[in-house]
Amino acid sequence: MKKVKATMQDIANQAGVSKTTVSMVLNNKDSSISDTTRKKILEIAEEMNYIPNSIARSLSTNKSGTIGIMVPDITNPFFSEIARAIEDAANKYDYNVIFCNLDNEIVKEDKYVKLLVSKLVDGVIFITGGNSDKSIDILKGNNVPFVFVDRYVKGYEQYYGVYSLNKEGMTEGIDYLYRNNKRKIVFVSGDPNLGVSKLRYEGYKEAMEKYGLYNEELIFEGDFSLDGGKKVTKDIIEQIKDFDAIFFSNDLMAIGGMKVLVKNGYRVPEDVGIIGFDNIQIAEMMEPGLTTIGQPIYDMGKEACELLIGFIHGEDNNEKIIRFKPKLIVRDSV
Amino acid sequence: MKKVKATMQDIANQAGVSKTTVSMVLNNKDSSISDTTRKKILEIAEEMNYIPNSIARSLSTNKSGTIGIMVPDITNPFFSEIARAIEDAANKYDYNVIFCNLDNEIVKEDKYVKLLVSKLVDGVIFITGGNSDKSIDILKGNNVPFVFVDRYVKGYEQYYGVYSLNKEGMTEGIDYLYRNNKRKIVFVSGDPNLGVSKLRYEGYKEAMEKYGLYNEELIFEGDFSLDGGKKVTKDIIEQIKDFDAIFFSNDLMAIGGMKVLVKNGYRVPEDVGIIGFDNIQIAEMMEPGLTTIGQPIYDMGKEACELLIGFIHGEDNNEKIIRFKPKLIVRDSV
DNA sequence: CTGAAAGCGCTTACAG
DNA sequence: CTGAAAGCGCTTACAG
Repeated sequence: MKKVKATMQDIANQAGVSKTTVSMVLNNKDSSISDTTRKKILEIAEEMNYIPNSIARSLSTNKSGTIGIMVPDITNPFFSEIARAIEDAANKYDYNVIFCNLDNEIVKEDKYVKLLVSKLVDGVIFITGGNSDKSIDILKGNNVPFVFVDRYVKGYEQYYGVYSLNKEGMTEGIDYLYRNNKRKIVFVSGDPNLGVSKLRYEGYKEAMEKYGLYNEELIFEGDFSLDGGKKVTKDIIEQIKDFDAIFFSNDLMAIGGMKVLVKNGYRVPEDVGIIGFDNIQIAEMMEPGLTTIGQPIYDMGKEACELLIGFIHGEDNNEKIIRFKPKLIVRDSV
Repeated sequence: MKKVKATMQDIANQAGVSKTTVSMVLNNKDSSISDTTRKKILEIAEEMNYIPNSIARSLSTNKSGTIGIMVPDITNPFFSEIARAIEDAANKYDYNVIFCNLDNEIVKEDKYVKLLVSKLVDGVIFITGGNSDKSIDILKGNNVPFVFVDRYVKGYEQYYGVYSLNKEGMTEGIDYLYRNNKRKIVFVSGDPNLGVSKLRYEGYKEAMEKYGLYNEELIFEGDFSLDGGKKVTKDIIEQIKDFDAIFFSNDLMAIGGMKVLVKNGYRVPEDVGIIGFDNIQIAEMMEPGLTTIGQPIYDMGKEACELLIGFIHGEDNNEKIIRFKPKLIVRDSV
């Protein structure tokens, strides 16, 4: 009882024309087709609930109308917010998006990249910052365009990408902390293999040195997650007794850290001021509200997608690199 | 300077065999192929960095190896956690997933469904609970399998799906509140068009009646978001002065609500106890930690995906409906 | 204004 | 053990 999907041929038969003609009117390349023919075809297509087989279309055009996005973990609000923005923009141009969770595992990345080129994706967006050289070679070898978001990939700093001005963000944060009489400012770096981590660290260092406050013992390292934040904060309160603020490299860590702090009797912000980075939606909901260096997350995703699509369409006149200026969002945690 | 992608024909030429043979060995249907031939083909494929064109494959097999997931908004942690689980499971079986943000807009749903069938997705997972009749008709008309997660769709309660035992969860929550001497328990329902909302409401009502505590004036309505929670909570504190607990239909609303409460001088849990529903990751990080009715979110997504894939593979012996029992997670908000 | 034909890169039933 | 051929459903250059 399988209802077979209608094809252009079916429509053509019904209408008494060739499938060439059907194809032309259904794709609006019908400047030369007579109105009666066009109308008839459109009616029949409608009536048959015709849905084009875009796989067949892809095979002949070599375009799939889908893009891939590589994220460490869609569960991380920063990435889901970017993914959302990308999907919105993609949808606007009638693209679909396939998402891939990498968990920073190179084997997954490798597998996914191949899957994506095998599916003829028209482009891919990397929000990973890892060691993607091999993936990138594969993409290049198969002529699939890609752009980076948020996280630099070593050796590709000049490639298509959208980023934040990380250093500027850090100095804004440190300045603010300084103005609030914080002097012993611990810094929690993210994964040291990531370009962003290095940049944020450098921003911290320069700003602290400006005030003559830099001290290596104040530097810690965690991974960009709730658990990473918890773990590193436990280390901090064990190892140094004397600090009055912590600058976390992202909000998730800051949130995890705040929890550990209050559990251990610290008052935020009275005993210790907290700053995060990103301004994910939930930051505002914390108690106290998390002060943070806000990135325009949605816009970054959106721009990345539009950059990619422009690239796909061969618009070579665009800016290749877009940089956003992060902005201090003052709430109650310092 | 376009490097052309290698095809099976290229390999065949190089190896001096037919592409039939190449196809067979590359797909492990090579029981009958001689070892030397197989080895040669494999070597050449490797050397050419051959990546199969799965679009071409799809066109002849009528399978795409991708599934679609429909969510209201990937930015909502509940959905991103489910999406993550689905993607993990899909990946295990070598499927990709395309995600679609519906925002409860029927036009988006309509557009996406067509896009998905046009791309020959092998199945779709709905986490929407809306009025999807039209979409479902399209899917059925094109023989694409689908399963529901978390949210019932009217008229399809007996269809493939994975759900929570919502009523049981509610009574567990009410019992707990009662044991903690809460008597004036406000209930915040979600979108009334959703099956889950109705079920949670009914669970609340029955449990409250059991204690002789039910009172219509305690019922409010919001949408399942941070903002929904804030807005409804403002209404609550304006309209009723006398309440000692609020049971929110999901965590996001509860989190938004807690923020409003503390801003207005209420102490949680001393003045008002709060319970949420879902147990999203962030619930634990709140201050106070959010007590909630936990759903096994990850497992629900995973099971849904496996159900779908089993369905796709024609395994008809499986359970069609899976129900999980939610569990009270006690933290500090009541 | 319209159509025949080739082609996209696979899979698969069949023949030998 | 291997291959020729048809077919999947489109697009598109070309012819008329």
